[in-house]
Amino acid sequence: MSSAPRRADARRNRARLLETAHALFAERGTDASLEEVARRAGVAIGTLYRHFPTREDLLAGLFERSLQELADEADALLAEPVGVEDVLGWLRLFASHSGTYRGLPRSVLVGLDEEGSPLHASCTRMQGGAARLFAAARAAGSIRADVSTEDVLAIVAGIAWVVEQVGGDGRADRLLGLVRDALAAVR
Amino acid sequence: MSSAPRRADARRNRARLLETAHALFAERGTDASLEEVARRAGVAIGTLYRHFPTREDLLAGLFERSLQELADEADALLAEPVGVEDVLGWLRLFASHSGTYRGLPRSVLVGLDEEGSPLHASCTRMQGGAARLFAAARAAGSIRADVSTEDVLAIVAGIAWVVEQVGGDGRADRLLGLVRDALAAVR
DNA sequence: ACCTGAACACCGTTCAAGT
DNA sequence: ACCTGAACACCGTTCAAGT
Repeated sequence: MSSAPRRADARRNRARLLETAHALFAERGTDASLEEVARRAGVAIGTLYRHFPTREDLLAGLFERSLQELADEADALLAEPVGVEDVLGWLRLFASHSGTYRGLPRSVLVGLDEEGSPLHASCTRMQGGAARLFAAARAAGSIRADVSTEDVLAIVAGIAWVVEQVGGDGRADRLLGLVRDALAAVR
Repeated sequence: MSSAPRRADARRNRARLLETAHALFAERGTDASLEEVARRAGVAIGTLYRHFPTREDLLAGLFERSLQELADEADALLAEPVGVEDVLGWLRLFASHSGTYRGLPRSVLVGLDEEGSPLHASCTRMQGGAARLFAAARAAGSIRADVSTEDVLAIVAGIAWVVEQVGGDGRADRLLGLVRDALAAVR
């Protein structure tokens, strides 16, 4: 899915843009100035737009690998019988990845939900991993059968957003703990 | 807390700015252009800044009443023995108010957490109501004793944000249902 | 005491001209 | 095939000048 330009200078520029964007987004969040990204990468603004027509495309380029890792990790957990704590561990990972940059939880949530998003393909692959993990956990009787993967990912993206906004020691763990208790609850 | 200017023209301008901002925020979210607010209100941009030094001050002016209503509603529920569904009903109300404008959940969350926020005083009053309601529910054995009001408000603000981002029929109710199950769960 | 609006600094996005 | 950078439209914020 990630477009690899043919010309060597184009490949170099693309790589430099990704590196620079990563550094700047990590520093100031995903709404950092694209002009500054281009400036720091040493290319003209038009070059940035040629490689990444929208900010979301740039984000997709940056976050693709991370989403693949999440899918792989979910599949790795399938080996053993899947307990609630395995699910919680994976959700913690998901929240943590989603919090890589300030502003990213929003893009992940939208990427999961909207076909038009440049992140959609990668998010869908990641959701596939989650769905397999959840199915195994349900089969093992570890979590409720009446809660969708989609809703769980949505609420955990919400938690990632909360933590991004107000942080606070241990808050992520406490809020994720509520999700675990809801998943484990018998109704 | 809401400053009432002495001069009649100033009072009129303040009121017009609030009306106009409400309409525009409802239409485009809380990051709508302040220049357009001033333009539509028929005042110069400097007048807007005199009345509301920051966007957050404007939001505080708009949302004060709503937060007071939430506090009152929580106290009204204290009359009867407080069950889980009462708590859930109030949380639904909180989520709904927080979703008045796109972008508002963020300001509410930050207003709850940060003393510096112009929304902090109103949010704190509202949190007071929530705290009394929760205490009554705990005393009645309706909800767990080991979950803080603060954390519940935070996760529900997260849900309001999720719904603001991706909506979806019944999603708000399903996610709030997870919070209810977590609150009702025995550990 | 309050209002006006020009001025400054910055940004997103497009596109004609170049190599 | 790709890069450059000027051009356009828009915005947030401040502040000297007015009434």
